[in-house]
Amino acid sequence: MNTTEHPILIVEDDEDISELIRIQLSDSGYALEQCYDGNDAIKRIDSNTYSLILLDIMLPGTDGFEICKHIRQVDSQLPILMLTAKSEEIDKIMGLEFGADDYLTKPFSIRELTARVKALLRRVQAIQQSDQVQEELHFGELHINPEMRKVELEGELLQLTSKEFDLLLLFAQHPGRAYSRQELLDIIWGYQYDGYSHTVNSHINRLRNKIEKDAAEPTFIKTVWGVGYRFAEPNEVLS
Amino acid sequence: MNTTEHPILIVEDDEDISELIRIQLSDSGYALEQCYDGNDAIKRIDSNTYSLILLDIMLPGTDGFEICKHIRQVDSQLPILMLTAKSEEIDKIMGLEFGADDYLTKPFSIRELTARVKALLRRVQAIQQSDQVQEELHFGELHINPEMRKVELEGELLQLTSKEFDLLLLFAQHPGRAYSRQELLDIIWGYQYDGYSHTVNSHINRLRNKIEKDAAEPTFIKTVWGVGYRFAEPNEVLS
DNA sequence: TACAATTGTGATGGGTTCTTAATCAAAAAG
DNA sequence: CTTTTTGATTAAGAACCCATCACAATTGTA
Repeated sequence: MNTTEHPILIVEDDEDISELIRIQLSDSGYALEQCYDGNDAIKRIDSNTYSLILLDIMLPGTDGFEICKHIRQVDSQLPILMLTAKSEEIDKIMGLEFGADDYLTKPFSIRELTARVKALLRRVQAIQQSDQVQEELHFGELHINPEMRKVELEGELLQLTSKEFDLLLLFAQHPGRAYSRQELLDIIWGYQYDGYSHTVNSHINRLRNKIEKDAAEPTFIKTVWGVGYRFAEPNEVLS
Repeated sequence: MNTTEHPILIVEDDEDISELIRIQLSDSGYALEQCYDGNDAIKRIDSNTYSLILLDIMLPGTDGFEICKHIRQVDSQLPILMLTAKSEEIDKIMGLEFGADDYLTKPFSIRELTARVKALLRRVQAIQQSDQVQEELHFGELHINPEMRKVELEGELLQLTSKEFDLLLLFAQHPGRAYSRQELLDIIWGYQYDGYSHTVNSHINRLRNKIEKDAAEPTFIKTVWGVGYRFAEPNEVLS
């Protein structure tokens, strides 16, 4: 059953692969549209509304990277799932300079594809529901502006690094919810990131030194022993 | 709590390779099981629970493709990582008719193997987690919030340690079901945990002291003599 | 390239939690 | 009723976890 009424657009010049994807995804109840070259893709994207774009990189006409950039100029929300044959291209995609949301390396399994599509749609839907507008967040004297990526504490502008900001924003958008270090790594660093979970400690530590009056008695970012961290709930902060 | 600490099954007839994999993956902290022919593999898969199958294609008895198909008839979630010597076989695997999740061509680097295993396990876990809704649980005056990992009794916030919380959550999610101490160790502590089942007593004891009015006459966590413990069923609690 | 800023890793100390063992109490078995 | 088995309780040491700092590696930028 499909909860998003707009179709998924498959941009893939190999008709066999395109067909394979179409069959599988339509089995899962998604509406689909196919196109086979980059220029056609751009035309369609400009004149129609899609719920997700499945985008091959190697394409006749405009290539996947260009299409990706084009989409982001018009629509910052539309989820893009890139398909790529070469692992070298992954860095480019994930460097995010093109603004893709996720990627799959060919050959990929159909199960994986459907899982990613499902996950992406769900994620975007969740974002659209909860943070429809990226409103400024207020917790007592702490103000967070997601759009400008700025944080003020008692009127003072804080200099947060990008990881620090990402962490703070995630926490602040889900007050009270406990996150494990691994979850934080998956969410902020990306699930393919391979590093030590205690790296999170360092970032939390640095973040606390910037936003907490007394880092030993944190007001905003609480430690959940044996689990990870959570942001204080509004009533804990407002005082 | 780690719910995916079931062992990885290595299905590989070359004992040297199998051993190499076993050593490397056990270094990374995974529980492992080995088997050396296809028929044995199917028997094991049917009667045990695994977190992942490492599957060679060329096997005595039933070959890897058949095993793959067999698994997919029984379990559509269980991740399968195929090992193959010939690049021609890749098309078959990724032609997707068999439902493998990923593959490695021999010879492969051990680093790559562990990376793929880790990635697959994480991905599947993420999908399984996002599938389940984490609703707040209510039992009379006892409220359990899985997401925030918070427990309230008559409006009072309780300070539970992480093991205590995991135990309570497991019980509360399956009211009435009796768990042996060993089951609890397997589920909460993980399949590979090697400790005394006695340890569970201590935790239940401390947990009861926190959530029960009278620990000698527990309302929520009942003792099942000669077996273990169970959570009270709703009608026992609501009073 | 070199420099600065940011991020990741390693090491340490202190505190919390967990595990174990010992003992006592209660239930089942003989 | 006595013995045996199983569960509850307590306390202490072990193991683990977190905060912190220093430094290394990486990244961004001039």
